[in-house]
Amino acid sequence: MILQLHAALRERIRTRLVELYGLDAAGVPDIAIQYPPNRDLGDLAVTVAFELARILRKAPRVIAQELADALGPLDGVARAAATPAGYLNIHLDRAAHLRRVLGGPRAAPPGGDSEKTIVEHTAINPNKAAHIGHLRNAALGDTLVRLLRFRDCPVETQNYIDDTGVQVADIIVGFQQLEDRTPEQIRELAGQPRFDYYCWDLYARVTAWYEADNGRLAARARMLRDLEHGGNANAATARFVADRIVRLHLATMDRLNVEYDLLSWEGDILRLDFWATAFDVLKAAGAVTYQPDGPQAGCWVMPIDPEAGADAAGDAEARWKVIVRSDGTVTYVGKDIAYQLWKFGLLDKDFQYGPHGSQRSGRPLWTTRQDAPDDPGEIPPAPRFGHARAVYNVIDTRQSYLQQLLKQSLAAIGHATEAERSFHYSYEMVALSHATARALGYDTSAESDRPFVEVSGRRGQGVKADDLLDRMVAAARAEVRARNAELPAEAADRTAAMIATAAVRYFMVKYTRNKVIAFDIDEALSFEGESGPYLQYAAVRAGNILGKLQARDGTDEAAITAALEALPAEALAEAGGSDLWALVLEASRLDEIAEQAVRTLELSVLAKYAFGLAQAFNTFYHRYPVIAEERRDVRLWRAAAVVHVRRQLTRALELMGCEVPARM
RNA sequence: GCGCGUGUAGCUCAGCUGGAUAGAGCGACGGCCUCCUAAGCCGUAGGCCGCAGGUUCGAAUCCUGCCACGCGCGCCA
Repeated sequence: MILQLHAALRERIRTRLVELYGLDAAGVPDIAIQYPPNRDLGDLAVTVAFELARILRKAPRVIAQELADALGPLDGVARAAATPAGYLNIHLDRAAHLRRVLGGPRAAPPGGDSEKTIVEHTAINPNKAAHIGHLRNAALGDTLVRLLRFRDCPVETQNYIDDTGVQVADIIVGFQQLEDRTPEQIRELAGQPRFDYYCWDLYARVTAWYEADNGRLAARARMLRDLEHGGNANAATARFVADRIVRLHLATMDRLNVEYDLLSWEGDILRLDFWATAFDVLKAAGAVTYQPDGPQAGCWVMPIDPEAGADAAGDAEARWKVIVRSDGTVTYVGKDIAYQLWKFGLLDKDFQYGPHGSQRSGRPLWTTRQDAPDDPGEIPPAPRFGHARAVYNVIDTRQSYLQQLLKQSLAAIGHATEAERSFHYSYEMVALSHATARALGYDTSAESDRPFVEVSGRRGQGVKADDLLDRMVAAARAEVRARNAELPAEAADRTAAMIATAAVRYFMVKYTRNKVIAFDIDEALSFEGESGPYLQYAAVRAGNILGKLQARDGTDEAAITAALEALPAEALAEAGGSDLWALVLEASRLDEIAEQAVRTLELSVLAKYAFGLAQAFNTFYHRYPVIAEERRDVRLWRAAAVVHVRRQLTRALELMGCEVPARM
């Protein structure tokens, strides 16, 4: 909405600078557009006069004044004014702006990324229930997906399933060694509800079992070999168990409005020999070399670029990363290289595909397979997966070093462009506040000097995602019932679910990504202040005003929009002056904020923006009545502002995966 | 040791590529429901922006050094 105006203004100023001062186009500095501290000063502020002062040897004030005089008429701009300090302040045509945003079609977003982008997120080990750390990953990943789509970029969302790793191996070892279960018994257990909770505890028991006797790790090694090799009973059981848990994870994510396009199974990458192909490429490019002797004898290794930032000082050996172990198995980095090559369409191999259940929105979910489906006639043709122009991997910051290696290896085999378009979307972990850790019964004495308590999934510590959601839904339901006694139970439950989702998602997105979240259960359960429900509440109130307006005399949004054309602009000043205008202008900035969020990968700016908009609306709501306003033109201008704010706030919430209930 | 990140109000955090009087939430204190939902609004108190230099017309923001804390540096993922 506002970006078009920014672009037109920049272009005009650039033109005038060339005309006024004889600058060549390349010599014009970037024209930064800011927002003055209050609307009476102006609506947009240009600081280019400061930049040019030195080059032109003129006072900023003089340059700003000359620009203001020469600017000329521009659609949407009422006037330009230079300040003594040297700012060039732009005042917009308020009435025209409101008429345009209400009546016009949605402005085409700038973006320009018309080619496919892949976003990989969630990627929870399928051996136990999801916890709050996974919620941060999914909330960030899904919001990124929605932001990219908002900018009209086609996005493919992938969820990587590590079904052949250590964690799944440990669970199967646990079933066999600790519980003496047959494959049939395991399958039966896996069909039970909350099977992921059962595995959560079992995993902790297995960890303790290993710790009691290191020799037991041999069982893990044997299991891991079975899983990687495939084609045996253990591998079949593991895939079954993993599939059950993945379905439970998907159900958890569904509660948060998170959906995917494709599940990518590591087992399929292995069995389809993606790695073998990638290995040939790496060898041919000389990116990996064989170590005949030394501590890494028998391994294929890759040199670590010092810029990857993790070479151990002094140790020459440690500057080489093992890709293929001396026993011939491939490390995680190797598998990831093969997968990343496939994402870009650079691997001369592909998966088989099949449908994997339905998702709430109707968006089809596909899964990779090793074999073609038995009866392909029943199945719609799979889309063309992979072949992306850019790839975002949403993984916490502890894997920065590995992601750097991944990028480096792409460059090393001659894919510099793809290396540039491989983005590690890193974020910090979720720990627990001391109060919450104590409430859960964890011993925090060892970490008493730290601001937070880090928990261990291996030891069965942490807050399960579904437990958190259950508590939030219960708390929200109590509130909804207290406020809306006449609401049927089913509607109250739906509303409570929407509120819980918004509370969780907003909580996970509001922090900047490189901040450790010290998760506090009481804080998360609070629906007041800077929270998802606060935003929903503002949108609900806006909806109520419009609903009542329509119920009273049939004035709906279309009628409001139509009426604006004939309304005198003077009445707009009486309707709320700069207060109303500040709200309207702020609401128009969503496209600019979305752009900034994607450019910087800092999604918290979206959360902060939406909160600020809700705050501004609530203030307006208390100060300026709409329904009760007797003057028709004033009432309609205010109603128009409400329509605009409600639309934009609803869109902002949608981008964060949050819905707006009818009542709350 | 090396690399990355963080240090802003009592607590939890914003502060975008340097720009107009350093903000928000929670907590504290004081107000506002015959008025579009009080999950709300208004007001008060509270800040050597870790420390020291430097660059600049201008620094919480950029550079250097130091201090504190976190994470990473596996033939784990």
